[in-house]
Amino acid sequence: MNLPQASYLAGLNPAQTEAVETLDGAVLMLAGAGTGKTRALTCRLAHILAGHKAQPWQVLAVTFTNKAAREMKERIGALIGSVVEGMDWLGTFHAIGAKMLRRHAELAGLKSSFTILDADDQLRLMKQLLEAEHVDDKRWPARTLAVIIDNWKNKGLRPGDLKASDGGEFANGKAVSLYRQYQERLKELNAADFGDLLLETLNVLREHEDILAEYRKRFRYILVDEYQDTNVVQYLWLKLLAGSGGNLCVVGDDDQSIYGWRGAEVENILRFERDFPGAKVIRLERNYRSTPAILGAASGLIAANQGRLGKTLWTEGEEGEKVRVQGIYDGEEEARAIASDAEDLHRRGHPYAGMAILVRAGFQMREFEDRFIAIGLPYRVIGGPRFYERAEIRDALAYLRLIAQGDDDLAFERIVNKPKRGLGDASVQTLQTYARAQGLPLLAAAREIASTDELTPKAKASLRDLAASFARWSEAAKALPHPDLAEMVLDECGYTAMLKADKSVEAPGKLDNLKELVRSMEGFENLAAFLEHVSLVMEIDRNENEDKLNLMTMHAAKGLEFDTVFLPGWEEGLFPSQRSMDENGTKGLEEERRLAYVGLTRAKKRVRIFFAANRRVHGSWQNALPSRFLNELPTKYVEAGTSEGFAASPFRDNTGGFAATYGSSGASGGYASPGWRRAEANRAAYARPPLIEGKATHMATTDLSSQFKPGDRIFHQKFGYGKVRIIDGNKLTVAFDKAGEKKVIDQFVTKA
DNA sequence: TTTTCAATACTTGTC
DNA sequence: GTATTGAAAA
Repeated sequence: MNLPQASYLAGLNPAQTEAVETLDGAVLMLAGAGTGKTRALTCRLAHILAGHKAQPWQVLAVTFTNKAAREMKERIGALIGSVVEGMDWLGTFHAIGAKMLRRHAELAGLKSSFTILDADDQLRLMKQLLEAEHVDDKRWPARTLAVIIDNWKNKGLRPGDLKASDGGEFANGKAVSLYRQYQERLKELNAADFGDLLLETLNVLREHEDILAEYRKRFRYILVDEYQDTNVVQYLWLKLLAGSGGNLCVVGDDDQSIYGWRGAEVENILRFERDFPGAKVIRLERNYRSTPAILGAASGLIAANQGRLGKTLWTEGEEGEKVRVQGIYDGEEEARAIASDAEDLHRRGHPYAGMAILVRAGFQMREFEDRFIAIGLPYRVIGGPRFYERAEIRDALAYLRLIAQGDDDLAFERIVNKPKRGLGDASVQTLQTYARAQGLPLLAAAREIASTDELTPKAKASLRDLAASFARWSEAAKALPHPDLAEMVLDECGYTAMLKADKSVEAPGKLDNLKELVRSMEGFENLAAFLEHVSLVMEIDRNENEDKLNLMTMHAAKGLEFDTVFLPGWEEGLFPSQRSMDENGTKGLEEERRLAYVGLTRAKKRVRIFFAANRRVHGSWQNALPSRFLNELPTKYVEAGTSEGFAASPFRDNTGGFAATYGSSGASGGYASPGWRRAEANRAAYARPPLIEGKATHMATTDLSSQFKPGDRIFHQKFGYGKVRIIDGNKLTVAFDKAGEKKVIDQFVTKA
């Protein structure tokens, strides 16, 4: 394909061109927000393939999300056509890990047909282990163990790599032993969890030089997107595959690293030049997305962070609308203000689909949804509960899994009594004991136990019926197309009947979801292919072309862009999140700041930030202070919004006049007068209790006389939840869930 | 075994 | 404030 100076290179700026053409050796593409990263990346791949530097199956291209993988495939396809279909190794870390692990499963003690467990299965398994070890799951919940083990796996640590004491307090020091048992159980079940897809694969590569050599030879070019989000295993895995002389190109932006809490190590990108000596660093600094005002505000904010690689983003064009910052009275008014702003813009010809509300945490979405439903504003929530995670979908999948793999005990446990068949804990327990004694999978054991006297006649009959049904379905699976099979199974097992009889509001939606599931099966060759897809791709395509206002978390917004971005809830404690700062100190704060940066840089034309003076936290009202991030926005790019509700509120400010600057100036005038400001300042000084460690915390709005008694459950902004032990005047001794026993002043505490 | 009520927790969330 | 979860009652 000798294109006349390859058409896809046209229109790239110099930095992008360099990123596309520098094919050999290690390359770090530092791509700021909106700098045409995806474009450069897809062009690079097109360049490799069109120039016959490598065959499509000799390129390893890794992304974090399925969406990113899909997009990349589409865009390369658009550039070079169907050659992209040969790119067998384009996908998420987990999809590629799964593919490798299936090839070498026996080296990891698995069969290549192993099942991939999701978080639900994982948790159920751990609960069983904890029970067997007589661990009090009140004190040491399975969830916590799952997090501990996941973290180990993210760091590339197997049970053998740990000291017995590494588990800390958990279950009186049994964590490492539980990890070992968990891994053993997985092998017995012929299953792997998500962490294993990477960790086990890494170990295969580490321990088998011939296999590693084969992959190294195969992958002539390696490309990694969102490198700032890689964790330790992913890093080790890439380093191994790339070797010292590999053509490894990583793309990322240290300023957009927002997944530290789930194991991502920004250090990976900061360290890249040292890891791969002679690496070429290419900076993409020209921003094509945002106006200078937005970019200026975002750059000013992120400059407050330490230890950045540093980029200077620039953009052309008119400065554009300033970032509007607006204080309002409470969360309800915030929803009202944003809804009417959105309607206003819509009336002036801006589609809803070009607007997004980006919140810090999921619970903030509720008041927006309430408002939108009340006024009939069309909206969509992005990144909500995942389709395949819905209970009814997982139930249906469990039936299908069991048909495909009769020994999938976790699937069996899930559906034995769904719909209700009169098989409660007691019966299942008996069955399990029997199965273990006979060395049988649960389904086979169900068939056999019917001829013993172990159970009540009713339970036996139920189990016999169930086993017979599965035998019938497995037989039918051979002849029937799998979507038809799924429909038949759901009808015959009584699941659809159960939902039809269910009078709750959710039931019809669940039935729709099941229909959608059956429909989505049509695109797959067979049941096994479908199930593999489901376990790796936790989403299905939804029509995204309707004109609806977008509502999502800032995390979910990464990689997206909108004309207008609304950023509600910029208050100390909420954003930056108190918990993040408490648990990770400055590191946590800096990650919050990067999150703010991500939020701001999603906007193309306008940004509107809101903060409320009062907000309900866990049911009780809290007085809130404007976020410190507001003070970090360069004033030249910011303007104050107006709001009656806010101006009328007794807002107290102690962040250096922020409320006076932004909260009540503008057209409504009056309240911005020096006299009013002084009066407010005095009132604030008078009413405010002394600050702990000079740090602004939320104040309890309830009256000052101690209203607590020993045993009360309370909430403290800094220490979290706890129980009151002793009361001494206004001083409380509180046993906090996480922070231990502390003496605190009652004004900093609210009833939980 | 199933239903009901009280206790409990409560960022972010890919695969 | 509320969704989920676990233990007691029907």
